[in-house]
Amino acid sequence: MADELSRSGFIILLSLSDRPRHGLGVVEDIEERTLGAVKLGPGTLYGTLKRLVDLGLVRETDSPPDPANDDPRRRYYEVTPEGRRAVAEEAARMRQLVELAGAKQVLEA
Amino acid sequence: MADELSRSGFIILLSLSDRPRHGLGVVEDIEERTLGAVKLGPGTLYGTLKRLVDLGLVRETDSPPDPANDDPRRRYYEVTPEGRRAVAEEAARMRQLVELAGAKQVLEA
DNA sequence: TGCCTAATTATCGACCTCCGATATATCTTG
DNA sequence: CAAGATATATCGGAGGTCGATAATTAGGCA
Repeated sequence: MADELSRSGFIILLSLSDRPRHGLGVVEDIEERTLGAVKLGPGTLYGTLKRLVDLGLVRETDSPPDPANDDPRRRYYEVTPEGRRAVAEEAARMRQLVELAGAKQVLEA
Repeated sequence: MADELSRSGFIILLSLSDRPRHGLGVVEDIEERTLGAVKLGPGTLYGTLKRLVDLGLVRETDSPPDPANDDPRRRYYEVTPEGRRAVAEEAARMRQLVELAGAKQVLEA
């Protein structure tokens, strides 16, 4: 995952791109916004999150964004500048594949 | 890769979606049409191709589509109906992620 | 023809990724 | 306080990735 993001890495980075979230918050966000089409299990979630931190694409943030309705067990993460670059590149690559799928009439409807 | 396609599986299936191609033809097709942003090495190519055949998503076809300008060493592959279904599902899932990236303003430009 | 180069398919092995099962701790609610 | 929900975390087997390498054969050219 040096210059290409793994699928789960991309998904997590994507979820964190609009605001910091905690682990399970990422899973909920993705499941809601893809209507259940994309899911993440806990093993994938925490393992990938750790890898993203090690790679410098994500960092833990100490400021819980929602003081009311919080849970001290939660650990919040945010995207670093490097992470922004990586997710933008991957999204662009992915968009090309989706466009190619359109050109090859792969997408029904 | 039971119900989700691996990245390389998706790419190969996508490339074969408009017409049968041989191994290296797939690599060329993808590299040209994504402007070099997506690449496949030989290990990934033949390993994944074999897996796709085992899964019934791709089959070898005996009819070389281009009788002139052919090379008898080439082995041509085509997508099966199951393969079409799988690639359409994956493309739809991917499109949702790209749209989500758009909504989160991840795509520059 | 014989030789060289390029094209093509194929395999191997080390490393990376995925992800359900499971564990542990803590919060919330009755 | 007890029960159930929420949250983080780890482990290990299964599977995927991919460059290096090999083997084969086509095609061009002297």
